[in-house]
Amino acid sequence: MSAARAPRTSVPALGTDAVSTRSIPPATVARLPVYHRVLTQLSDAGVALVSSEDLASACGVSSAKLRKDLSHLGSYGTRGVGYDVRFLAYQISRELGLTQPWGVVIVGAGNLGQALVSYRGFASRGFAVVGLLDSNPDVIGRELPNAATPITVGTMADLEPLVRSGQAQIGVIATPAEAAQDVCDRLVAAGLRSILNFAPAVITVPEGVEMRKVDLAVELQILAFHEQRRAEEQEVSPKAAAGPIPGAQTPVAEKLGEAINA
Amino acid sequence: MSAARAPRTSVPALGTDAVSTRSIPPATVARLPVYHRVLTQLSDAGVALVSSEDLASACGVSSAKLRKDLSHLGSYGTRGVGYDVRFLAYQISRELGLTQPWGVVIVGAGNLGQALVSYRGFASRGFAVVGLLDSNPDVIGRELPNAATPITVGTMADLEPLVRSGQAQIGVIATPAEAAQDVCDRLVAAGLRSILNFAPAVITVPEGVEMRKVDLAVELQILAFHEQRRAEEQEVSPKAAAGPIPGAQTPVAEKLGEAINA
DNA sequence: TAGATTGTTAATCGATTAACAATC
DNA sequence: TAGATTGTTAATCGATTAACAATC
Repeated sequence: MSAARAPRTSVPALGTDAVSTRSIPPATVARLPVYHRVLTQLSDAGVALVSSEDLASACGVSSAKLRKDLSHLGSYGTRGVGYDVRFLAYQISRELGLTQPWGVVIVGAGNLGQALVSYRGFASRGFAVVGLLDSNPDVIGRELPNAATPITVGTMADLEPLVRSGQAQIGVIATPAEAAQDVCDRLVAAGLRSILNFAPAVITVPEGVEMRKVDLAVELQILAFHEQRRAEEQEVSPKAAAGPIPGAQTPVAEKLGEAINA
Repeated sequence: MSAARAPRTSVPALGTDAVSTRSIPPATVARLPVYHRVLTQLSDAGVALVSSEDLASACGVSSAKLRKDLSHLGSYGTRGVGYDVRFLAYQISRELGLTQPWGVVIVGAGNLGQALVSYRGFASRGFAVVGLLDSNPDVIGRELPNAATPITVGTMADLEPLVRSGQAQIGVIATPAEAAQDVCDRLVAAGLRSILNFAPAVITVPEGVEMRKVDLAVELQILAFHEQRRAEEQEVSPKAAAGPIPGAQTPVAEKLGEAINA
């Protein structure tokens, strides 16, 4: 194993070896969390060493892509041997900034906001929900039982203290689309620079603010597109009876919500 | 306007013009739902005509990208004039398969599954939750009040009938990671070919199945990465006092306070 | 030494961007 | 006709892939 050293091409590489200066491609950054999760699972399962081939297949990517991705972090494997599972997991967690805890403020205590608070994946990866805010008097002050840590719905006035005190670094927008831009502006004004937006709205942020977006409606519409394509291909050439629904079309079975309205 | 024609390089391009044969780049498909949503809003606001420049800025993309994207659908604009808002919205909805309703089965009636059922963005875009299934006896049979359409939690045995009867075309996995692969296998076995996975797990699907993934933990970790980078840069050169809290800060103005729930 | 596997290189592919000819 | 704006082209950029030299 051995820690990283880096002969690279000439250039002695001044100073910081541990902190890293290189910029990592966005596509690679987006995959690191998956590598990290799988490595953690392997470690928990008692696996000490893994090859790029095995790790890649467990992560659902090609080994070439995995090695290329890891090469951006440094040289943490051993040729002819593979990767030390725990060592590599640590290096990735260090790169991702998971070695320190991060505080998350969620704005919007509706169904989604409440579900997020009780999401166990937060705490297990070093994220803590330090605030759940809303502007609706009906929910402000309500206690949420399901949460990992009991939490009370606060008001937007609680936002700034949370940021100023250093408790919150990441903001999550879980409001209806209409309120999203306004909420985002407040998050930024309060000092947050990393935002995750669940609202189905186009939101603009100032330079320097990193915004990620999760849009359920968009995901479903992409699936609808593929589903329609499948149907079309079926029409054109029903040759390869990829029989999705051999018999298909039966009266109904109204047990659960029939609907399909709009 | 006029429908698409395509001189391309030689090849006369046989048959189907209206249904479309061309394959649309994935990156474009992923943006079409946003274009569609914004066009719908413009239409509702009474806007009848829009230029690629204006539409693009409302969608948060460059006009070049927008025009390139739209060019994959056909030639639906008018040079020197712009795009007819409703006509373009219709063409996109047709391309995405939004002109017909789609049935969604959600597996996992935990916090997330319940939040999804009550998500209003479903119905408003032609998606109907036709089933909410779980294997936990404690929740099976429970009625969910928040839903657009009242719905009762069913069992996994309800899956196949929903698919066979043609009520469900899209499956959503909202279970813990441990159950995800098994649930996915069942969705596929039941005949579904379009799946949205919220479970933080690497899942493999057979050829021909389209799977989209939404991973909250991954999104947060990507943000953590950027947050850490910011902190590092701050250390190295605190020159440009990127003062996290410039001017901003107004009391509040809870005008659109109300809702923010769901 | 022989076998295994990494880290890197070079080729390919797809997406983005800028510019402009076509055309309303 | 003059001005505006699309649809397309060509250049650039970034990501993926395959192959292999380095090396354990």
